[in-house]
Amino acid sequence: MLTLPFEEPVMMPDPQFGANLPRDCVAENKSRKTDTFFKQDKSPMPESKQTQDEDSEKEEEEREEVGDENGLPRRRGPRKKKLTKARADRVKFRRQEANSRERGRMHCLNNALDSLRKVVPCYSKTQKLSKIETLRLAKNYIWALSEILSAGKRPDLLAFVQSLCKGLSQPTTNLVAGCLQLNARNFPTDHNGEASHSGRSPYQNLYPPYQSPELGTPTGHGSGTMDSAKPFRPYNYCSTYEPFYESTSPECVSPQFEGPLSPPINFNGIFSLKHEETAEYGKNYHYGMHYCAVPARGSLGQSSMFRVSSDSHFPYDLHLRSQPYAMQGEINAAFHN
DNA sequence: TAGGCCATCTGGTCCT
DNA sequence: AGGACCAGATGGCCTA
Repeated sequence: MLTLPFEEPVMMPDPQFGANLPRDCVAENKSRKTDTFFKQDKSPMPESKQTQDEDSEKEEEEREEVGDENGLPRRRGPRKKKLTKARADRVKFRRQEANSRERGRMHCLNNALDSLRKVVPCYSKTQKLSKIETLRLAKNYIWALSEILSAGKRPDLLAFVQSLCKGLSQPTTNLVAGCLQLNARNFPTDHNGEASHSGRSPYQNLYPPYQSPELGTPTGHGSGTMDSAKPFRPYNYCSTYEPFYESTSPECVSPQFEGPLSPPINFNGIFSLKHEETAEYGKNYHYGMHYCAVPARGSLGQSSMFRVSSDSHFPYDLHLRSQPYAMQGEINAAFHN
């Protein structure tokens, strides 16, 4: 990643302002009451000089209130406060504080973005998605999951991956493909970049990098996809899809679970919107989609932390049963709007 | 070297 | 008045 952690003091041009701002800074920013200007340890000027300038400033303001020494009324209109030394220093100080707050605010934003990176289907500690691509992928992910919910059946993997990569740049598409361990070279596409299913199951194809309309049509199969793909955390595949993915890079390690960030989602036709508050949960859960063999529900129970209804053909977790499915339409509508 | 991405600074606007 | 939020400007770093 291009950026260093916020705690890195080297990145802070003026370490006296917010250099120690913690990453979990939302509450901190709220509670971090800035000291008054002249109570700062590192006040920009000696105290005696400060009081002197304060006094002169007050005198100046009083003069403006009452009038000048000749008894003339004070000028009308908005008072133009002279930029005395004290005022200039205060303006400068407040600007520095505003800068510090702005840094903290942006760091909070970046932290939230990092959290988002960890739950979208492409995560690597070594190479992060850019901000814009993270947001796009997250949007696609939500959209794709909503589609699955509304469809109420096991999704088409091809359509899912294509939905994920919708609008993403070619490099990011390649990264997602690398994350999925897809071999795009073997993926037949037609002239529109759509995968050809002729005579084959969609799951027997590998997925072409999606090309957004603005990005145009990809040039050739798998151009720079797997070859250039950086190691990413792989999804967890099970037997059904395993033949279609290449071996996993040893660097593709799922990140440590760092706390309840978002609803865990297991995209194998079985997923939960509810955290399993078990001790194993925090230890074992890895983010990402988990493509698994669908038929063997018993085996799913072994490899997956997610529960599955044994008496239901609805492929999703029981938690969803209480959810009003009508909401999905609203979600989708809102998404479209 | 150009372009992409990023962090930071800065001034403006809005709200409390 | 002061803080939050926003967008533009700027410069640094990295990669193709």
